[in-house]
Amino acid sequence: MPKTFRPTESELEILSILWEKELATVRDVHDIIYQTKEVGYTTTLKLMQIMHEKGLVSRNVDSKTHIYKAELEKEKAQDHYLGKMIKTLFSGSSSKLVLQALGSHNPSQKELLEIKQLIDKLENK
Amino acid sequence: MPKTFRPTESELEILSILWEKELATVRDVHDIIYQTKEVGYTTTLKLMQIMHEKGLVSRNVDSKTHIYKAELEKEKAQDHYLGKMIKTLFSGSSSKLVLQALGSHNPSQKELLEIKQLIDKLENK
DNA sequence: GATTGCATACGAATACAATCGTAAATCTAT
DNA sequence: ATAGATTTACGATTGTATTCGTATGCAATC
Repeated sequence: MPKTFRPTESELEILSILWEKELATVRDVHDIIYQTKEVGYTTTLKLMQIMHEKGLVSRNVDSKTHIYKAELEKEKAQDHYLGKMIKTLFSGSSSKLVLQALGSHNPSQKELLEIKQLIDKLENK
Repeated sequence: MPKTFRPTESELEILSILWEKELATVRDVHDIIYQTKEVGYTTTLKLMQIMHEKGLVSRNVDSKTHIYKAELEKEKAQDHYLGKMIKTLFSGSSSKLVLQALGSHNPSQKELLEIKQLIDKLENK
């Protein structure tokens, strides 16, 4: 894991694409970002170069077109931001966050079942 | 609600204090922030003035010492960031977020019960 | 082997957030 | 009413993220 934990907003966007695709070129990433945001190719390139310096991503340089890969684990980032959110937005209570998330982002029956099962497991220990 | 939805990191910190205290002076807010962060009084002041310009807070100016109040609803901010997080960190699935939150930020038995009750309610409709 | 297209590298400009110093206004206590 | 403390206002600096232009390299195609 990189020492510098601090993906910026744009870096997070790139990371989320890399988490999804596992491996990707700058072009791949840029094309996706470009769908929602008019930004130059070299901007995305530069960002990914900086992320490489920071250790947030690694890259394979064998061919001319570099292939990138996320180095920060998704779970690490999830925990980090979850914790932060719980602290500043939900008065330190994780269940408040859960209640709000369940209330306003309606999950399917199947998902609700999964959650119930986890709760049962947590209760019995 | 303010049009400019975009509290920065520091602004969120201030908002969270205002949500908690309902009403507060710059000094009140600063004293709390100062406990964890060595920052000058005028820095906090300036931030709150900017937030006022943006409409994130309102203030009563009757006495020399102004009294501030959050204008952005806590629930609005919660939903906003929750949605953002679900999108970029949890592949769009709110239940994944819930599972992760429950798993790594251990809630009490009482909280678990509350969550179960909400789930029951959601299932029966 | 010249031209074209697409890639990287990198400096520089721009934009925005955060920090602080200083001055002026107001209040408090002597 | 004066001194001292506390507050606001505000400009200026610093720091950091974002954006882009331009140079350069490489490979395929004509």
